[in-house]
Amino acid sequence: MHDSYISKEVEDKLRKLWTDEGIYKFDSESKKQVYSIDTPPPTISGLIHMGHVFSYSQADFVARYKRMRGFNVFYPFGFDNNGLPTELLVEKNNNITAEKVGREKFIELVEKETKKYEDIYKDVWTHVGISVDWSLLYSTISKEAQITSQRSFLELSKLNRVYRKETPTIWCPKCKTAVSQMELKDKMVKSKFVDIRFKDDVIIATTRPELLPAVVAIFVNPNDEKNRKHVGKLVRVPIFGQEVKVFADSRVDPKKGTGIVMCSTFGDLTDIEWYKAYDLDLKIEMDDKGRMLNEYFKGMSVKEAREKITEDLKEKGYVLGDKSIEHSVNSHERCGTEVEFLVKKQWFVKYLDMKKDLIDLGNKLKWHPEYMHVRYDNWINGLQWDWSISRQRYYGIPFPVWYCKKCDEPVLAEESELPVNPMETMPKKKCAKCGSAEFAPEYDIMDTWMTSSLTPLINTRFWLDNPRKNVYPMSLRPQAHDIISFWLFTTVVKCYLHTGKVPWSDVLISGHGLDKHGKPMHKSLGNVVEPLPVIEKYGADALRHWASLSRLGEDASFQEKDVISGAKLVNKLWNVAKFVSKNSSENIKKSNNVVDRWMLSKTMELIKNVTMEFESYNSAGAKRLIDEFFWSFCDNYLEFIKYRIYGNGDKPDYILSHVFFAILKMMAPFLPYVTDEIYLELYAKDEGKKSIHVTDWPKYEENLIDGNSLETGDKILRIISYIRQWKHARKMALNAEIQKLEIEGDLEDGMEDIAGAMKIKNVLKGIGEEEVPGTGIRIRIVA
RNA sequence: GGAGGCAUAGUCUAAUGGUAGGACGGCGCCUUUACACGGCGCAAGCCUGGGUUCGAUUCCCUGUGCCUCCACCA
Repeated sequence: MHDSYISKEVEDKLRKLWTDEGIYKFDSESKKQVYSIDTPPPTISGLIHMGHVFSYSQADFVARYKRMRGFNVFYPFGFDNNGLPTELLVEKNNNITAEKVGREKFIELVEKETKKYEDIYKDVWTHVGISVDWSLLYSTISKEAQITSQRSFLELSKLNRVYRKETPTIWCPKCKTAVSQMELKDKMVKSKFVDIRFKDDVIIATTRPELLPAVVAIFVNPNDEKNRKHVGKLVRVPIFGQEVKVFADSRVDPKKGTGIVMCSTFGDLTDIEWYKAYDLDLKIEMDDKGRMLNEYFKGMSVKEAREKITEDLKEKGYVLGDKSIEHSVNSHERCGTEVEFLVKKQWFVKYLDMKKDLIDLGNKLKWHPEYMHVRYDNWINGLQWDWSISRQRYYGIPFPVWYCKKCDEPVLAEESELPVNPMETMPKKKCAKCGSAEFAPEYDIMDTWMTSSLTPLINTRFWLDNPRKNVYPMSLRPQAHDIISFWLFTTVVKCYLHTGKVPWSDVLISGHGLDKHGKPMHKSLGNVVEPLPVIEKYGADALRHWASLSRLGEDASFQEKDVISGAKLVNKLWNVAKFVSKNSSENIKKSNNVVDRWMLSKTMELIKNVTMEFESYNSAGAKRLIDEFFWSFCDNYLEFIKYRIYGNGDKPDYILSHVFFAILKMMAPFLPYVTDEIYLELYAKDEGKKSIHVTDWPKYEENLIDGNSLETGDKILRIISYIRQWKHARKMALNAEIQKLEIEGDLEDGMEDIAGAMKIKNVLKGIGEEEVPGTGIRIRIVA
């Protein structure tokens, strides 16, 4: 074996070997039980950082463990290139807009561009040692994903789970599209809170006086002593003159403004809630571009209209005062425009009636950690609207739908036509309702969650040629906690509707990888740590060591010192391997030595405990046990056996090699490179496997546990530690010779081992002077 | 505003109903044939207040601080 371990060389070599030998390949012919993982497809946005390494490593620990437990592991990878971040990236890199080049062409460009990033991403993931089978790669804009999404829509339609309805929608007047809640960001703006007198004692403070023509009701809090007398009365709106009713609703904050709120259709989300809850009139006072419709200020922008109406109100004496405020408003993250609420026809997935089922489904999942389950339940209990799935965006997967030009009846595509772009293809049939053959395409596209919610079905090729058997329901969904309410939730909804089953048996929720101060990594904060330079410097195993330290579900800050510890651990493993390689033999006789039996017993206990931790998805716990054991193995056991190796005692070769092999295997999911390199050097020849990652997990043999040796070993360790302190107090080297050790008390075995480890010429039963704490044994040391 | 998580030496963290283990850093000793990228040792810590208990860092409540998600922002 080489004197020192050079991570870069070994990693380059092993990456190639793993690929060439297909170590991580899913075997579709195998009869072995499948363990399938619904890997999160990272967004193609041009950036990978330690946060990704952190969460993907945690899933990889599980994958590698399961592989060694004999499962046929289905571990795919995907790229999410169907969404705004990718769209923006591709537009920027090519200096184009999706709309100008056309959808088909743009998707081609995305796929080309994605390929570049795929190569970069794949390079990082393979360097990190994520053991996915790259032949299972998918992308969320691919033809397969399009077929799956569109088919899903058709199926939901058969189930009467989709409907189209005119409803208030978050709208960007500049981009002229509906936007999802996720595409909004808060923006602080300066604004004026104007007090407007409707009636003598009905004064309303508003920042949106231009919405007066759209006012349809007035609200006060039911507990508001001062204002509740107005409830049920009719009040006339200044200038526009419509009479509206006053309602009581707890959503009104009596302390804010005057405690009286006007409700217009629509100023904000509360207005929409009230509109729905009280069945209010609908007054559309704004067009797609954010221009006012009312004759009073027709064609003006929101801002112009606001100025004009404020002036007029002042002139006519309706304004009692105003106050400058700064408040946050929702704006479109892409262009910064303040969003409005317009009434538009949108497609919805109906699921509000499924709340109880969805809660039940959540109960069927095994959540790791368990407390993450609450977030899922909370989300469902708080749902107020069905899932709006249409977007008036350009880039994405189209709805497989046309509308009859005569009667507006929707016509759905045939399954055999998928994927279909209704803007380019027309239906081959006539309108079922009126017989017309003239159709207009649906121009909207589907929300990206419509596609990403289908990853288990994309993975299993549910509606595609050559569907994969035994993959679904999948075994594991690993993901971070921030998207429980989106990705996890929507996947449960869709997979349940399509398959009647919950899509996985276990859910593994990881935290975020943060910078060293505990802040999220963001390009704009300049705190992004990229994985490859760290791998270059310390090795991939060292980096994975960092990822293996924190408790499941907890965020972890990136500490370089933890990577350094990892590098030291790797180095230590290598050095022990050298020691083992020099001192191993074919000798497999059972040892009667108490220290050997102690070591073997401890190893069995370790296997049992580590396995238990892995089975409960606590890989950090497993890693801790192994690390602790390994360091003790080095510092104690190896010191105990050297005298026998270098002297004439019973050679402990077999135990040494056997125990180290068990440690190595249990380390393998975490440190795949160094463990495999050592395996190939030391053990592969006997076992005949091509990689440690396809060997069997160490076997727990209860009959090897010897209670007596465990007790004795513990005592011996305490005595050793005591003698070490004794030597230290005399500034002696640890290997300095001691003449004599007298032991008084209950210790039958291990005298020779103490003598050997501590270089004591003569260890004998005798009269002790000092008690070794925790042993009940007294000793006397004679220098 | 709602929900959830976290709070342990200078820093990062672990376990635990009977006063705490590790890592980095600090100090000191040891060039021992796997390893000085090492070994051994020393100093240094349980956020505030209340409750349950013979006893709480651990369980419960409260406050405070940090983080995440959701909602609001008339």
